[in-house]
Amino acid sequence: MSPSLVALAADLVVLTIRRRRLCVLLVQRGIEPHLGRWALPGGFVLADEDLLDAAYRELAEETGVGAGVHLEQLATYGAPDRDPRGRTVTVAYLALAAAVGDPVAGSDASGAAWVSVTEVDDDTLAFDHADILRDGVERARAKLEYTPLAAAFCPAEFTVAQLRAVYEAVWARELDPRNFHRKVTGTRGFVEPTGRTSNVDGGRPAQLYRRGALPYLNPPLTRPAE
Amino acid sequence: MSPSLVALAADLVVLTIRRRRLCVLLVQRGIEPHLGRWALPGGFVLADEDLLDAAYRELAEETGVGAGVHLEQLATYGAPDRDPRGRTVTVAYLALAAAVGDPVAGSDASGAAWVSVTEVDDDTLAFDHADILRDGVERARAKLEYTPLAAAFCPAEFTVAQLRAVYEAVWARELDPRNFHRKVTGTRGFVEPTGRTSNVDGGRPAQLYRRGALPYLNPPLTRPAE
DNA sequence: ATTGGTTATCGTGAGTTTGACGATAAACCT
DNA sequence: AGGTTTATCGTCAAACTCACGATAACCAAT
Repeated sequence: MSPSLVALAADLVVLTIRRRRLCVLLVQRGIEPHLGRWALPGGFVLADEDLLDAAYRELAEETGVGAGVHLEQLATYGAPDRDPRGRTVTVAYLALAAAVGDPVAGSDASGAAWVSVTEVDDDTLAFDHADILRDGVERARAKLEYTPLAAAFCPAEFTVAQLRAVYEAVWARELDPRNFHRKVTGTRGFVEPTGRTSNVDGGRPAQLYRRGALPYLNPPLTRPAE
Repeated sequence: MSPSLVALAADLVVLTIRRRRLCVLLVQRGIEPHLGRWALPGGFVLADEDLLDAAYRELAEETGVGAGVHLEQLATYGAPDRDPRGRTVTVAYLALAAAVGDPVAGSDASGAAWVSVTEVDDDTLAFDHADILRDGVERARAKLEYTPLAAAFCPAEFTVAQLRAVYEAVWARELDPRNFHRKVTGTRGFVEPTGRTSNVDGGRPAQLYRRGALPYLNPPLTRPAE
């Protein structure tokens, strides 16, 4: 059985919180196919490059962001006809980033923008990127339940309210501030107090925390029903 | 940026329960590289073949099993030097199967065997298959917590005790039969009673159930601590 | 038929966690 | 000083877990 060769790409679902909404980074394609349409950022994996390295490289090229971003493999998409140029398989990565400034246009993209995931028009996305985006958002939603990963959307130090805002944006649900506070501060290793306080939001100053070392929330923080 | 081409393979982590142990299907390689060493079953994706189809095809070739097996994408492994023949990327799939007879040797394999996952010697596996196996087992362990997927290890109809045996094998922990029974039968949609009974195990006959339609266990069935 | 072994299933009570929500604390603005 | 806003602490009932007692329904050997 002789192996058939395929072109290998790495695409990114880069999520962040902007104006209390979960947003994804989209780029406008500057080359064919799908020229001019919106797509997930990404590109081909280099000949001797590891997959994760390729994802980091694309992330840096597209956002200028590097350290502090959570990056994990999402899934691989390889339908034979997903790219009209020929067989192309893409390994999708999920990136969770703290809020940053406006994105920069990369070499293959004529524009880039943060778009609220609820406002993305599936039909306008190139290739099968609507599927990939859906899977990425669902992964993020699920991971907030059983990992302390929400902190990846926050700066190094953050308040409980900021963390709650992340959950509310990602889940698109309101959470009770008191119960949320109890759960977060009561789960050892979820967050660590820094001793400092912050009062950006006008009310009583809040304790600042940094991310703790706990890898999994046990018991999890369950997403409330609709 | 011209895409570099890679050979694309689909490898399988096929898990089942045998003699109350979680076992993985391994094949002895019949061709170079790593001739004679144990490896996960798998092979190259055909030119016009979808990834999931390739995984199903390999599964059928290697086990003769088809319907009723749960198959899901696990992760993709593409370190540049993972295959001495050249750049090869493999999309790993996780299969959960009910107990079956002895495996059949496929075309590329001179032998095949079910091996208890606790007894696999990582160093003897070809390529990076020890990593893939570890990820597959961990995925299975995690999924039993928050999905009703344990039923995939059972025949179409099964008793609560059989289902518990699955959990005990996969988690390598003993569970309290009474609490387990209450949890399983008390979670609507986890299992559906068939009305029939079975008494293979010598004691009081047990109700037979089939898998329910519930996609996620909520609240989950948490894996007890060590 | 009775006894004992085995497995299935039902219950019970203490401790833990959740969900809804009242109350107080500490900043700000007028 | 009084009102607004946000943070944090408490309370209580309901839900769930955990450990374990008790009963039910089969088999096999007396």
